[in-house]
Amino acid sequence: MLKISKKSDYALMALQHIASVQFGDITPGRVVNTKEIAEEYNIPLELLAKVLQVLSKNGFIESHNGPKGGYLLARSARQITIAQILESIEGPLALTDCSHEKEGEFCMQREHCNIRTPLLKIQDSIYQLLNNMTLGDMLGGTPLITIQSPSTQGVER
Amino acid sequence: MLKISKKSDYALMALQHIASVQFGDITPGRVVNTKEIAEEYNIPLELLAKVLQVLSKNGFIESHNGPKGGYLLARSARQITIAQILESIEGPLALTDCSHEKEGEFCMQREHCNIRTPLLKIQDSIYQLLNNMTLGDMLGGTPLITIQSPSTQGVER
DNA sequence: ATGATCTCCGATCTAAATGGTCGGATAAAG
DNA sequence: CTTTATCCGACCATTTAGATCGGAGATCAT
Repeated sequence: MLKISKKSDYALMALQHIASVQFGDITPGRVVNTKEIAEEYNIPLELLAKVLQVLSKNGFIESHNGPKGGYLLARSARQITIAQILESIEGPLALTDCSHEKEGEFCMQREHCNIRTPLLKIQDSIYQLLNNMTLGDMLGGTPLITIQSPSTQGVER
Repeated sequence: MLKISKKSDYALMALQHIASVQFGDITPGRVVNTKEIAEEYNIPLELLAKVLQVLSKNGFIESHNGPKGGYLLARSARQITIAQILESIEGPLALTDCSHEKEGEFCMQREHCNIRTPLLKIQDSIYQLLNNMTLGDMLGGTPLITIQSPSTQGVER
């Protein structure tokens, strides 16, 4: 349950890879192309390409066309949160259909629904979790995930 | 993204309803049957029936056959966590396929996978979240969800 | 300029999961 | 022994995820 899609998996791997190449010691600033990532992680090329297009359209990476082309991180790895990445691929976080109900949609259970409020709270907490971890945190054997709270600093790993 | 299934929705509603009837002021200890719940919340009867069967098989509720039959909470609402309910309907919490990899399964990305560890951490945190909220918490306008962590006590939202 | 190598974009296919349905077996109350 | 309920398993339809294909438009090296 609560599985994220393969596309999201691929997006995370690709971004992590691009970031690590770009800010790594070996070839800093190097452009990374789709094929390289696909081969490294055994991801179907075309599917990965589509994922990267979305990421580029959403401003996470910038694309450079032509030979020697490829992708480059568009902003700092510390400014990209897991929540942002996942939402850009899979749409807004929503445990239940009614959490972002648009006009015209209708929830048959709504009138007597007894679980909406608590579920929204949980959803909120999950969002915080995902939005407090950045791509930067995923690089290296770095610090890592914490629960956001004024009173909790650096609960590591 | 991260949506829970309708079945889970129904399970939560049903359990909340059963619990609130059973421990409510009006008719404490009353048995609740499937049709009552289905009508109250506009849930397809047969589908709800199947969900309740699973919940009963998993020890959340006990079934009483025959006319005047129905369901009854099998243990205290405070001892039933949201995580338990969801897992009993949708299977174990797993952000990614590789989190509970069995023998014979194989992850093509595994050898160079760079996101497994951080994702497992997130998954863990989500699990804590879901496992710290009980059915009892969902009744009434009660206290509510906290983040479990040795160093974090009562971060309320 | 021309071909090679890329990104870009849209249409399409397949398989699996999900939501929902049906029919009948079994058990208990009246 | 009929009614009312749970139980159980098979089944179908729709949606979504995952993957594929074909080609158009940049860009760079030669």
